[in-house]
Amino acid sequence: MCEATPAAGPGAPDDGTWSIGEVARRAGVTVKTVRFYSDRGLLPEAGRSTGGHRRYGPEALERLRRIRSLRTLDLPVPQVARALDEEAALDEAIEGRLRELNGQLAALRWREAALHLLRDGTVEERAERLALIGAMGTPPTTDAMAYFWRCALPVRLPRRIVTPILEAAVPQLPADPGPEQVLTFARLHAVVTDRAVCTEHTRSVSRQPAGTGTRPEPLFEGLLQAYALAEPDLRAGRAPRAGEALDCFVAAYARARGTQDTPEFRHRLGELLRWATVPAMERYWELFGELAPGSGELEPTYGAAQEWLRGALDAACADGVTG
Amino acid sequence: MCEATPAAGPGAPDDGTWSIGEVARRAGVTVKTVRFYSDRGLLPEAGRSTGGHRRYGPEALERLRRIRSLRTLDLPVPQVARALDEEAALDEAIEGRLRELNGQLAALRWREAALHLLRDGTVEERAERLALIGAMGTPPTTDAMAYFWRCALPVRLPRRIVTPILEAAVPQLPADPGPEQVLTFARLHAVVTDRAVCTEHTRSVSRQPAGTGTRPEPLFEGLLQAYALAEPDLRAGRAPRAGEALDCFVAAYARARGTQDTPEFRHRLGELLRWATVPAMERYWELFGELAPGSGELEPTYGAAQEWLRGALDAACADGVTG
DNA sequence: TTGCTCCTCACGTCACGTGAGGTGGC
DNA sequence: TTGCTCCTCACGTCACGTGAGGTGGC
Repeated sequence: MCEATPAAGPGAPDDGTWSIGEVARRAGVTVKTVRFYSDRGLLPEAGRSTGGHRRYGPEALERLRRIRSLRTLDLPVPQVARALDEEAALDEAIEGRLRELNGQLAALRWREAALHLLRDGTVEERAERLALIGAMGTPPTTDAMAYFWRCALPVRLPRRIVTPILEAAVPQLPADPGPEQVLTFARLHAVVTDRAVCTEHTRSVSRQPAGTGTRPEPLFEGLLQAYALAEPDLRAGRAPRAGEALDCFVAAYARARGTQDTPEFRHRLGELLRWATVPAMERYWELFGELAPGSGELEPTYGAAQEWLRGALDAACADGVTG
Repeated sequence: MCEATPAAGPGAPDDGTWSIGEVARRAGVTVKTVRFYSDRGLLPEAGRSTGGHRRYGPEALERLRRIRSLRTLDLPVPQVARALDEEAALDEAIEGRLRELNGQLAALRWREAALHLLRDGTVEERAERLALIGAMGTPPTTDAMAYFWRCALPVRLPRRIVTPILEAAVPQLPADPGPEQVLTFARLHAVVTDRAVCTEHTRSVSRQPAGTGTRPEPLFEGLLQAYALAEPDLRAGRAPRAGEALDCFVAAYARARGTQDTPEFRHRLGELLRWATVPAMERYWELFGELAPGSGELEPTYGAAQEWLRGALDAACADGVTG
């Protein structure tokens, strides 16, 4: 192989070394690049000629090729330097780069979808969408939604209860969103970062009929149970109606208030819940549903469950049924 | 909206303007960033205070938000500057960014697959794969393959013939390759950039039985026809056999040589083709097949067609069939 | 007076590329 | 001698961030 050992030819005065231009040519890089690696210590010179010209041996060519290979993978130069000599450093660098790439890919996909959204809108839509997207960022996170719910929930609620609530109430971040999903997510983000909505929502969730001074734990525990019990009815698309779910729902509020489930209490509770309704939250759950991976309506949300149970309570009160 | 108009509050001496810190806070950016946009002329100051402090009006906040929105899409600052005032510039910028993104996404996907390939190999495999990937680049192009074929084909062949050959002989670049596809493509790249292979291949294709001095056009035209005629047999998996395709194949060579299709000629042609075989090209077509989007073997390649026809010629000669 | 904000340079980031101005070797 | 390669600074890229050293306004 004329490639592997420097012999005759340009820049090779037969001492087994190459000039910088020669190695550069063989590796397919510029002289400047070789100089750069040499100065950084990645590529040792075999020596200098009398005129101060760098000379490189055949190992240097191999090493230069390895450097370039690692650089095609976009490892930063200092990491390349370490990976050249330590196998373990290469392992680490590869793992690290893979993790980085995941984030970068997600970011580019979000940006692409966002750009499509802008391109395919009218001039007015475009302005509005640009504002929504800008406020959200690309790629976004679900932090704003998590914050929104954490704020709304009472402070002293234990993890055991907070975690499932956040899991169910904070949407999944679409990994490869379409333009419509970007728009939906951006709108959700806007709802959740609206000061007024946040205040109202917090009032509605935390200060709800439970009243002040009560321990919030039993209430939310009971609500989660009631939502779970209502799920089959929701999935089946059945109209709100009395039953175990409603009983559990009312019992949770009653227990939190330190009282009993009576027709009188149900009536008052119905009133309170009507007052506690936050219009923006209807929008929240609607958008949340649109983001869901399936056909959207299949997975019942907490929002839907709460609405269904409120409806069931109203229906039960109207019928005079005490349960 | 306390957001929209500067009134009382920190940094607002009631003249309808905000301090740099105030706009920065409201837009969620650092003071340095605001200063940067101001210095670049993207964000006009409403004026300066006696002490030289910048003051900004409410339009500036809106503009700053627009700048940030456009920057989340990763438009470079000069493009943002233009897009702020001209709707057409925004259009252009969006289109341009989308085109760029496509390339970036492809690059990242190739890199990701390449990294997986490296991670999941043994230490020796890793070294070899790194060299292959590095030589190819991520993302690669099909340029090397196209060059390989262009070199091999006679110079004066018209486009009408070169184009279909390149289309069929140069593989498609996988847009979202898996690790195995990266490896296959890298190997193909290595075959095609090997000097020795390239020389042999060129000799085999161009200097083939046609001899020197003949016009290459009829030969290649005839070969393309023969390949097309052989396609049904190849698809059906039938063994090489005499027929219209073989006749066309032989006729192409005969015409190029200015002679006739005789048993004698067929015999000599068989010999010549045996000699003209390039082992590395078997590898080429094998790898090519692995890259194909379908199940790999469905779309017959030129390589397979040439082999099939050579087989048919041999079989015909052995049988003493003249066609 | 203290603390906070604001000012203007000027330099760093990352992996080289691009000159400038000069020299070595055929 | 010409033409090519090589040398060493030094600066540019991109969108800011980070000090340094000093000042304005409550």
